Amino acid sequence: MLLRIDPSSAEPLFEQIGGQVRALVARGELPVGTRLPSARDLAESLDVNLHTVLRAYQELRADGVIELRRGRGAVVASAPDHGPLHEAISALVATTRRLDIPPATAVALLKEALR
Amino acid sequence: MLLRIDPSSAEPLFEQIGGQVRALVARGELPVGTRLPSARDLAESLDVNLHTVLRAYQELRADGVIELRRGRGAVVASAPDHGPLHEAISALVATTRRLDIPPATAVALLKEALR
DNA sequence: CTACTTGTTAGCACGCAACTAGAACAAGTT
DNA sequence: AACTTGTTCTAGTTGCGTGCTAACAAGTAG
Repeated sequence: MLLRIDPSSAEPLFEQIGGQVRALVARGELPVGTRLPSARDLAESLDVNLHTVLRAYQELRADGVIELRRGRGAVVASAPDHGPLHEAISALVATTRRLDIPPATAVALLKEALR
Repeated sequence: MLLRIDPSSAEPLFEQIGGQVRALVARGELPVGTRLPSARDLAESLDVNLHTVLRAYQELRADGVIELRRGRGAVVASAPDHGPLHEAISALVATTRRLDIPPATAVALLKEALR
């Protein structure tokens, strides 16, 4: 699985991992039923601690993105209809760029609107 | 100014402050030229340290949201055309709710799309 | 039944970022 | 001249993120 982690980023590692998996699933690149790497494998390949990956996985499970079972590993549980989702995201990004809005502002607006 | 801070949140205080100001400005609730509370006043009213507010202000200035001058304080420098922005945000939020997508997933998608 | 895989839980340690506190300074306003 | 307000500096505390080790539980594979 292609995950790129930036150890020097201000964003926590477990959040980077979780965020990228969320994006992959929402984009349809990881269909329902797909098996994710085991926490130990992913931890090793990312050169990160087991707990860090596990924390990301737990968060993903809490939101129903994946299912976790001992012996079996992590499996994609549900994927949204990414068609309209991708459109809405693209439209927002386009507006953000056209109006030259700082990314942090766009994210802040979305966070508040979702609250 | 109506800012509500949650000291127990995982999101840093300076980020909460900055994010809320960004949202207020982008929504047009703080027109260009509006004077923000002085860092000391805001710090006191939020029961937070001066430096914490200052850090939020610095970040806002770095993105051109506000201007800072000694003696005068913080002034809203630029506000985007919030019409189309609000529409794009609303559309995304509507899609998110309709498809029952976790807020964290929507935010993760936006972050990646803006990168 | 046995061996292996994998998530679950627990305890401990370390470093860094966030936050706080106090103080002095610089530039602008009144 | 007095006051306001951002800027800078130093220093301390705290909590979170991360790492390390280890044992355990539940499922899978042979």
